[in-house]
Amino acid sequence: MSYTIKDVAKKANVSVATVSRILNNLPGYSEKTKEKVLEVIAEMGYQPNAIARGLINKKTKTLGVLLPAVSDTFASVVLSGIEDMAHELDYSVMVCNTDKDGKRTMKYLQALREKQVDGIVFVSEFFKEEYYNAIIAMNLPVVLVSTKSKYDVPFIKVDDKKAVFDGVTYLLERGHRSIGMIAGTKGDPIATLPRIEGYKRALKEKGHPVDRRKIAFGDFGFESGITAAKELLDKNDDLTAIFCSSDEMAAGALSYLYRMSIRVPDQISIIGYDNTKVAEMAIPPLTTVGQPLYEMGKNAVKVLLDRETGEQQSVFMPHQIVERETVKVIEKEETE
Amino acid sequence: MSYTIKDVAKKANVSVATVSRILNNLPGYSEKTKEKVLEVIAEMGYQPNAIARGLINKKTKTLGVLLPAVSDTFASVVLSGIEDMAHELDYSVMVCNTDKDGKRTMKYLQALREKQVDGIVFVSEFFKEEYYNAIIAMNLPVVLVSTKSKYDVPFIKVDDKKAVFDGVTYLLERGHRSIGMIAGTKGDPIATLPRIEGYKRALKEKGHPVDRRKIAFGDFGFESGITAAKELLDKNDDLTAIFCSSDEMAAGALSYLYRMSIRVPDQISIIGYDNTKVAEMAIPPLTTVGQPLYEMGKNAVKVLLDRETGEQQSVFMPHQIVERETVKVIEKEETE
DNA sequence: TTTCTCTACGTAAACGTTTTCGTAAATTTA
DNA sequence: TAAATTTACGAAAACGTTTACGTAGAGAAA
Repeated sequence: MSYTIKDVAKKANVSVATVSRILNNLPGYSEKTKEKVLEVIAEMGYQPNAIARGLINKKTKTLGVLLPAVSDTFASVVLSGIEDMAHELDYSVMVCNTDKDGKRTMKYLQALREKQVDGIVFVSEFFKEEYYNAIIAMNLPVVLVSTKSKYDVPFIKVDDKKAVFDGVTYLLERGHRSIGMIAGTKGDPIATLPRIEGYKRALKEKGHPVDRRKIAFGDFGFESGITAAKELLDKNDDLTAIFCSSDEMAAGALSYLYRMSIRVPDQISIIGYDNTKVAEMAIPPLTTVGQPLYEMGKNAVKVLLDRETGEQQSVFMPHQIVERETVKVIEKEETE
Repeated sequence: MSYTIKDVAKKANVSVATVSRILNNLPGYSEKTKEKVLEVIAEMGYQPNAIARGLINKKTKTLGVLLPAVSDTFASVVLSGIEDMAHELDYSVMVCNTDKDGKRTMKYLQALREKQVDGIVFVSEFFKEEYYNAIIAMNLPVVLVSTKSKYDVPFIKVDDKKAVFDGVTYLLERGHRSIGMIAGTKGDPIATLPRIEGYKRALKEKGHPVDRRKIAFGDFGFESGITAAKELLDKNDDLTAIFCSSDEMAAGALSYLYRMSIRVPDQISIIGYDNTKVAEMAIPPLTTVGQPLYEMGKNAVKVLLDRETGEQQSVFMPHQIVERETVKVIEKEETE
């Protein structure tokens, strides 16, 4: 098998304690023995066993990440940020595909606990009470990304309400008056309601009426964007723009419009949300209100790990409208 | 802190050995004590410490996955398959974003070794000698997904040569005669050369000449699809179809054609490779030769874990042309 | 020189399990 | 009933580290 610290100690004629001290560079040995030991280690190719270390240190240097689906564009870039920062800080990450399934999530939570992870980041899903209880029961730091909860759990997200407010204001400023919205899952208090709120607020602020027939609901996925776009177009014949709550749904809308031979942005403008790769690859390239997904992932592990010491707080990340080619300027309004 | 097996033992008036036996259901206790112990466990909410278990069992029930980028559509669905199967078999997975960086990959390999993972799956990247050496040095099972190597390491992949052969044959059978190809990274012996081989073979088989000006190289990414498409169109004015070595590059080509106001598939047909979500979301929906990415991931962990016992072999996965709307039938050829 | 303080280690316990070995009691067999 | 076997446990070692504690010797301070 592999060599252990004992083998190293023996070969270097020192005790395991000394080897351990050298490995962790604690004081307590001469320069000479250090060199000797290091030499032996290199020679044998010894590598410490992190499991044994974890047992005694009660730290595994690994994080658990729970997300609805790793193959989801949105989640996967968050994951990417998480992974990068974790790597930077010498942590490993275990991924868990919850499939939005409560049972499955609980199983993962249990597995993560048994494997003694040092922290958990929970991405983009609704954070159920059940999860919260499980996590505080295991007394682990958690941080939420792109979601939040009524419990006092730090989160990293953009201010959705403000973000869609800005998005539809952007449309209004360009002369759009009849603006539809494809929202997310109906009734979702985290991912849908605030966005609708932002949409309404923007309209009201400029003195435009809110018409509920101009709001359709999807599930953030491509297919739902298609059907929601259809629904919107069927119910309204004066729409000049549609705000979509995810880039994927925007892509769905684009797809539907293409099928209907409705030109974008000439006949209808589309604006997405997220700024994932799908926005970039869309035809035409999708104007969208971007979230700093990667940064959010990085940030999440930063606050997660800082929490081990002083409690760090939730952070609202900045959003930004990235202009591409799906919104038409009907009439440019003065903006200060 | 958390309860340990000792706490359980004490409270149940048995020894830790008995508790352990019950937990692992080994024989050696009466039904009565079993009930009692289980009751105590439930009551205390005891959960075994997998780290301690790992130390003694020399099994951690976790796998390492190395991939170029988790945010890559391709890799992320493979990962999704890996994760699902791992979960099914009660394994956890640690993800490692190699960024295609050799140094970084080696660091991950070391971390995985220290953390005593039970196996490694290596996705889609070129498997360097250095990696191979490190992995056999740590004497761990590996399996490659969507890549292979000159060493005797099991792999899961489709037969690229055959797959693109079928793809361009598909084009030929529909009357296309001047077919361009956007290949992957120039010179890549795994991901590019066999595909070019397949392309050439298909042309030759039907008696068509191979013209090197009809081959452009990219890097599998969207942007490179744009530039490669431009290159192809600039160099050839008779192209009726382009075979792309990845869906993303196909999306890039689509994007370029859109910009040039060249209609797809009316003026030029496009066929992609992979059948990721981007094919589905493309405008128009992309015809592509699909790889069973998710299944490949699942399969990978199956053979990885089977290897622990009898050596299981590499497997070639089936590919399949999924027809959508980017190839035009110029003239239907008889096909038996 | 004596005492004190470091330095440079080594010994052994501890972390939370699993598992080997041993054994008393229960059960079966003779 | 006696012997043999089986059942139902418990004690303790082991996994590979870290770390508290102890100590011999070197050097400093007195």
